[in-house]
Amino acid sequence: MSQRDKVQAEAEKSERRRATSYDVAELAGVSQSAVSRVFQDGASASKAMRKRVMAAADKLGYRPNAIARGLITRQSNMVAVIITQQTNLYYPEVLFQLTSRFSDRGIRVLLFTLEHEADIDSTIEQILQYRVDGIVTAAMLSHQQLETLESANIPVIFFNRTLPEVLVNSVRCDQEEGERWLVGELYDAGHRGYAIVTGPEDSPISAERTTGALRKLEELGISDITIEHGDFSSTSGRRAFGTLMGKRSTPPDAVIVANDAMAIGVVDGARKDFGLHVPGDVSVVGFDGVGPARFAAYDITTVRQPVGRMTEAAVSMLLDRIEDPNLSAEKRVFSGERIRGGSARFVSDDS
Amino acid sequence: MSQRDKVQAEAEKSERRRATSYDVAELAGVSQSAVSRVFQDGASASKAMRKRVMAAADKLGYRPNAIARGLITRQSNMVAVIITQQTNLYYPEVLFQLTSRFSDRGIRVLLFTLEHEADIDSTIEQILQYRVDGIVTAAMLSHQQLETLESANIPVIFFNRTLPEVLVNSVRCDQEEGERWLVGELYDAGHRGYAIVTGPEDSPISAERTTGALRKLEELGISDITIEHGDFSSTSGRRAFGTLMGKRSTPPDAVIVANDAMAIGVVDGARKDFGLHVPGDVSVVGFDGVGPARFAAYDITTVRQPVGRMTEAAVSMLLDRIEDPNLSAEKRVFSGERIRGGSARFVSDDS
DNA sequence: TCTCCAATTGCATGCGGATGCAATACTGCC
DNA sequence: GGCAGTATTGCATCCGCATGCAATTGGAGA
Repeated sequence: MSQRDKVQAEAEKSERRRATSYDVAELAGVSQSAVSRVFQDGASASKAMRKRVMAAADKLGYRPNAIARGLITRQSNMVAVIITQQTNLYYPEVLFQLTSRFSDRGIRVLLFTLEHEADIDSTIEQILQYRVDGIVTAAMLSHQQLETLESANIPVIFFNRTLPEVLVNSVRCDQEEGERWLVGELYDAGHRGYAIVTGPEDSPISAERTTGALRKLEELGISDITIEHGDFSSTSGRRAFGTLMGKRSTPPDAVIVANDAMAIGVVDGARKDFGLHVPGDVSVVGFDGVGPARFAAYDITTVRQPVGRMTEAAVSMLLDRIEDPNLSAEKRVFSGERIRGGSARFVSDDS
Repeated sequence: MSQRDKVQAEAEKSERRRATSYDVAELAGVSQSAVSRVFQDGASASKAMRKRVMAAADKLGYRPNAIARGLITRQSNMVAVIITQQTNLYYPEVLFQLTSRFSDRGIRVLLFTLEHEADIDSTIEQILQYRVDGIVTAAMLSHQQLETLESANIPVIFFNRTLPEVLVNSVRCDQEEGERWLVGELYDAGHRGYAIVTGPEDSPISAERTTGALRKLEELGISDITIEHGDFSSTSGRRAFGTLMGKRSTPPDAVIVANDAMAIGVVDGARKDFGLHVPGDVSVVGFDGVGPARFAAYDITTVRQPVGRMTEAAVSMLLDRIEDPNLSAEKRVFSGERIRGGSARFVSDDS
C-alpha cells in the first residue's frame, strides 16, 4: 500500500460514516430490501443471498441501525427502569436482576435514577421522548402521570409500589404480612416494650411496614411504643436509636426497623453507643434480606424479599403487556422469606 | 357526551398513535418545520409561533420523538454503561453516580450488565446497533473490540480498567499505590506473617491490587505469605480465610484482602470460625471504601476510591470526546483516600 | 412612507431500514 | 416439457423529525 493510499484509507476511515444497508446492498449487488430481510428473523431469503449479503456486511462492518429500525417498527426494544437512590442496599440487586433478565430476552434497559421520588416529572418526560416499550418503576407515580403513560400506550409495572383504587400492574412483597410475622415472633418471645424506626416520610414502603407493625402491636394490646424516623441509611438507624433512647426511661425490649440497612445501624448504636447486648438486652428486626444483613456480626432477623421471583414476574408481566396491550391489570404479591437471625430473641420452634 | 361519542372517543384513544409534529402543525395551522424549530434550542421562531405551537402540542400531548430525532442528527444522546455483576458492593454506587451525572447533562444511560467479563462480545454488538454516543466500561475490552468501536467512532472511557500499550481513555484509582500504603502501615506496626486473599482470576483489578501488595512485601523482605483466592463476595472471603488457615501452622499477623466485601468475610471467619480477635490476633485490610466497610462491627482499614471524582471525570471526559472526537487519549489516575479503621493494628501517628 | 437587512417561515429532501405488492425464479409433478 | 404453486427478490413508500435554501415578513433608519 503506497503512502498516498494509506493516507487516503486513513481519511476514509475517520470520515466515513458507518455502513448502511444500502452500502451492503451495493457491494453485494442486491437490493436494500434484501439486506434488510437477511437481518430479520422471519423474512425469506435464499441461502445464496444470505451468504452474499453476510459477506458484504462483514467486509463493511455493517450493523443494522436499531434506531432506524425502531422508527419504522414503532418499537424500540428498550424499556425504562426507574430506581430511587441507593441509600437502600436493596435496589442494586433488583436493578441488576431486572437488567439481566431483560437482556436475556433481547430488551435493553434505559436507566433512570431519582434522588427523591418527587423528581419524577422530568423523568417521565424523558421516557416519553424515547419511545420505550414499557416501564418498570420502583418509584411512585401520580394518577396524572400514569394517565399520561396510559394514553401513550406504554405499559407500566410498579415494583413494590401500587396506586390505590386504580388498575395498575404491580409486583410486590407483602410488607404487612412480613411485619406482622416479625412482631408476632417478638411478642411470643416475651418482648413488651417496643420502638419503631421508620424510613423517609415520602416512602410508601416505609409507611406500609410501619402500619403493619403498628396494627399487629395494637391487636396484641401493646401500648409501649416509641417511634423514630430514619432515612433508610444505616447511619440514620444509629442516630435514630440514640434519639429514641433519649425519649425513654428504659431501653425498648425490641426495635422494629423499617429496613435492614437501618437495622444494622440500630445494632451498632445499641452496642457501641449504649453498651447494650443484641439480642440479650434488645432485639432488633429489619426488612429486605439484603446481603449485608447476613454478615455474621449482624445476622439480622428479617423478611427477605424474593427478589429473583419478583424481578422475573415484573419482566414477564411487562413483556406480556407489550405484546398484548389489552391484557387486564394484575397485581402479584409475594410473601417474604422469614429469616430468624441472631439479632432477636425468639422462642425456638423445634416443635 | 352521548353514549356513541364516548365509545368513539374510547376507540380513538386506544387506537390513535402518538401525535407527531405533523399533527401539531396541522392543528396549529403552521408547517411541520415550524413545529420542529419550536422544539429545538437554537432554532429561530417568533413568540407568536411558539405560543401557537405549544398550545397545539399541549392539546395533543405531543412529545418530540427522540428516536426519529436521533436518526437524523446522528446522535442518540444515549451512552452505554457496562458494569459487571454486583458481588462487588462497589459497583452499584458507581452506577448510580454515573447515571445521575449523565442525566444532569441531558444524556440517557443504556445499561449493560455482565455476569462475567468474558460475556462482553454480544454486549458490544448490541451497543453498536443502538448507536450510542459513547461508552463507559467497567469491564475489560479486547484490542479487537476496541478497534471495532474506534472505527465506529464511538469514544470509550475505561473505568478502573486499562489496556496496556494502547491509547485509551481511562479513569482509575491507583490500586498499587493504595496497596503499598496498606502494606507499609501493616509492616510498620510490626506485622510479619501475611496472607493475601485475591479476587476472581479474570479480574484485572484484583491482579493489580495483589501485585501491588506483593511487590511492596518483597521490597520489605517478607517471605511468609499465604495466598488464597476468592470471588469478591463476602462469603468467599470467609471461606478463603478458612482455607488459608488450613495451610498455615499459625494464623497470619495480617490478611490483605482484595476488596472490602471479602475483607468483611475474612473478619467474620476469623472471629466466628476461629475465635480470633480482630485486630488483636489478626489485622485485616480491604480496598474500595464501600459503605458496609464502615459498619461499626467491621470498621475495615481500607483505601476508599474517590467515586465522586472518578465518576465526574469519566462523564466529562466522555462528553468532551463526543463533542470533539479528535481529542487525544488521556488517563486520569486518582489516589484513594486512606482509611485507618479498627480492623488493623497500626502505629499511631500523632506526630 | 420607502429602502434594505435580518428574522421567520415553508418547501423539499434525507436519515436507515421495514414492508406490501408485483415480478421473477424455482420446485415438484403429471 | 408444461403447469400450478411457492419461495425469492426488487420497487416504492413510509416512519417522524431536522435542515439547507428560497420566499416572505417585520423593523429600523432615512
